[in-house]
Amino acid sequence: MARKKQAQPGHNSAAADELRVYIERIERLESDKAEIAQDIKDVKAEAKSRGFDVKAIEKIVKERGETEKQRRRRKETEDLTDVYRAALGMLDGTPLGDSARERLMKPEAEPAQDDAAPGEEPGARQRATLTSEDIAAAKEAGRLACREGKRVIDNPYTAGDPRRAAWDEGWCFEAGSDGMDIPSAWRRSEKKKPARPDAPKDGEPGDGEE
Amino acid sequence: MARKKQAQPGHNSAAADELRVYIERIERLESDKAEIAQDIKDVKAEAKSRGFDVKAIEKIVKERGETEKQRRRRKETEDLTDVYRAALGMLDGTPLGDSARERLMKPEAEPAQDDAAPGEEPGARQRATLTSEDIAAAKEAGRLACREGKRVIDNPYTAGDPRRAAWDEGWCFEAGSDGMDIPSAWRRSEKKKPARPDAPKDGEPGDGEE
Amino acid sequence: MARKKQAQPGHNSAAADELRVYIERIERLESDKAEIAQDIKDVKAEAKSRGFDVKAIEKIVKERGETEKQRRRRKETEDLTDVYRAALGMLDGTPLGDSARERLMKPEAEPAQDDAAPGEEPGARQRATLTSEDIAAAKEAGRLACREGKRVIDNPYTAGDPRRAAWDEGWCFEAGSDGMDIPSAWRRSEKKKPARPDAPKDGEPGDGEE
Amino acid sequence: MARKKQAQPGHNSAAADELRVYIERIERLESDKAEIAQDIKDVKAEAKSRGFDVKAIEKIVKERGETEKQRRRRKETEDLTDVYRAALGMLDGTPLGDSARERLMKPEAEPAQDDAAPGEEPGARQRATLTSEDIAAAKEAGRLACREGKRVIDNPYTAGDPRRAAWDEGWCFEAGSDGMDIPSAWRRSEKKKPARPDAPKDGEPGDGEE
DNA sequence: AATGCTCCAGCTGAGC
DNA sequence: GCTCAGCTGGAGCATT
Repeated sequence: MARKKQAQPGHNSAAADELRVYIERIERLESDKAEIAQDIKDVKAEAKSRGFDVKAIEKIVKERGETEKQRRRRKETEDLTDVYRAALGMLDGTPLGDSARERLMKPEAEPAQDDAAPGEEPGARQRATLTSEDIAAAKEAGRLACREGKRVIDNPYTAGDPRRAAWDEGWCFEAGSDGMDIPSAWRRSEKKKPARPDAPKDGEPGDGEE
Repeated sequence: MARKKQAQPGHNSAAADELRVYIERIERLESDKAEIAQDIKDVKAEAKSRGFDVKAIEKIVKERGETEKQRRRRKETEDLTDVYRAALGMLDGTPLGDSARERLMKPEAEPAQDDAAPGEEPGARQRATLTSEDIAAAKEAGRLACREGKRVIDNPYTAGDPRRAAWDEGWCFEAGSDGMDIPSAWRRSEKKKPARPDAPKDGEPGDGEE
Repeated sequence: MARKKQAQPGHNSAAADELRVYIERIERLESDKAEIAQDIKDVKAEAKSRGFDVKAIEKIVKERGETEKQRRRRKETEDLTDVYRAALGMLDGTPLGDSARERLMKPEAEPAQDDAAPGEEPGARQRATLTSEDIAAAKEAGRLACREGKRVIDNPYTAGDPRRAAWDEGWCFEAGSDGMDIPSAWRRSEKKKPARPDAPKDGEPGDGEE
Repeated sequence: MARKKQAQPGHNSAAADELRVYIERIERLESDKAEIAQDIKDVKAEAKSRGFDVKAIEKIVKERGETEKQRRRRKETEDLTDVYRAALGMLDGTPLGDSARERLMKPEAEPAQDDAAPGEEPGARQRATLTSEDIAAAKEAGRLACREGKRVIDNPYTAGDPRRAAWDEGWCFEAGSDGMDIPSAWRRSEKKKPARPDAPKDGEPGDGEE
């Protein structure tokens, strides 16, 4: 850190000194940053040694640091992923997330519903005796329910029941049907785009965090 | 592409030519790769213009390309994230995912349960009239249920009901209690825990593709 | 690959099928891309096993793929890095690159030069007997030469001579002198900025919020 | 920082609180880190506004932070890049760096040299009158010099002379010759590999799986 | 349209 | 030997 300035009498290398100062400031800051990064690593290691999942913690931290806008967008993408997954038949054992249900519920939530069970009461007690036929029946029931105007949250099976995912799958499959255009619940947002799929540029201008 | 080889008679720069060949092979391959990357971009743009969410599609593609091991780990992290979120009171409107429920159910699923409602029937019809007191009551009910040995899937509220998240939150909060150590359901895996001898290490030993 | 389309008679899930098609196209392309990436890795491994330095090859490939503009900018940054290095006294044994010399020569290349050696002929033969005093003398000579209007390419020492770097260092140090503004050869480009260094905020770089 | 602990009398959610503490510690540290990153950005912006090249400054900072080992490796890669560039005829106007010269000098520095000029004295005065024939002659002279055992630092042309690069190019081209194995100066290091780089599979690099 | 920023995957060096 | 954290390079995105 010894200043070399004035080392040569009768001469001042102003530009070189200025450069040196900038570089040293940056180095100092970088050093601080590296120190903090090390601290973060240490905390994570400690949490891990206590039995926590560091990856999950990182996810939580990231979520909590999100702005409201970012959060909404993330949720939307997650929901749509669920919907797409259902439509592709990838919901093996992992039913629709609840927020995807809510999302699917919004657009055209006008129909009526009365009963819920597709033939038997939705009790989850006979878990062990479910056959693949039961699963298929649940899927078909879901499609039927969708066609009848039922909402996705009317899934009669409780969380943990394998038929729950199947019903969801049938419902979503049916929802993306009919040869018409992409259903609005499959799109990213109900942004005033009635029928123009060309996407002029993007309706999401002010993204900036903070 | 004109070969300079033999340009200087009576002299062969073997090493230089070899180097050149390597470089040209790499350049050719890089060029192909860039072309394909462009194609991928085009397909994504087309999908976007059709109304699909590209981010969600990317997520699906990534999931489908996962090996079984990777998939299990991802699921586990997602579940634990849900659990942590619940424990921190971040479940505002987004109840536990179903697979997190399943996970929480496993370890000590021996207790009995009979009724489910904490005081009123769990019908979801009075959605609009729910007060913050109802929410708080649901949370307290969840904590009580946990203390009584109920399982998390015994949440009496259906998907879409705001009290569902509150009940989950109370349950998870209670589950991480008691001054004892980190609950096993909060940890990353039942590695070498006496009770579960299965899961040899992973069913997908040959992980590398090809 | 079995199409599920029409699996359910009287029903066509158009949106789901369209989604599936997009996803499969992307997967196919991603697969091709991964294959090519593997080929590239293989070629590099082969080159390495033949004795070539893969990092250097990658650099060459990258350079060859540059557009003219990118290339010019890269050169400029490299030259300026050399100049800054010299000004900071980091040129231990690695004299200025030739293109940095050319760059430094351009702006005000009007002065005259006659002799070259600062006191002894620049022969490089007595390499082993050079003392640190010789080095310091060379550095001082460089500064003197700069002050006299000599150009940096008038460095009298040949490549490989340790005094060459010292002379450069003295010259560059002197060039960034005199309390005046940053020398033009230190700036990124003579882009129409005749004399306005602006930056009215502070002339003392060390005063930041530290 | 307000602890929620004991908010529910008769109950302490130890695990949840511990998790919360870890997360808050991480968040605090991340916040500090972000602040410093912002400071760094500010300093760079200030330097830029003063006329310095930020890219070059970053390079300098990075170099100064390198360990000796990293520095040596970087230098080696840079030198080899120069050598490869020369061998491929990419040295248009940018002669070999001095450290590449030094490197090339080391391995077999036994030959003798007497004169230096390939036919005319190496004075750089007639810069403007140099023709492409002069350049070609310089390149040929370089190759000849290499064949005669001259070292690369014996390049008779001074920095700034276009023939300097041509001479280098000829020398390096010749150095990588003779149908024998890769020259040692082209390899990454004289690591105990006398002459067998293995790779018995092929001496012809272009035959790979293409 | 060009540039800078940010995020992410892919690769490399340690470590059990 | 395999895994895993760190890192560098590249791609996408937002901005001017």
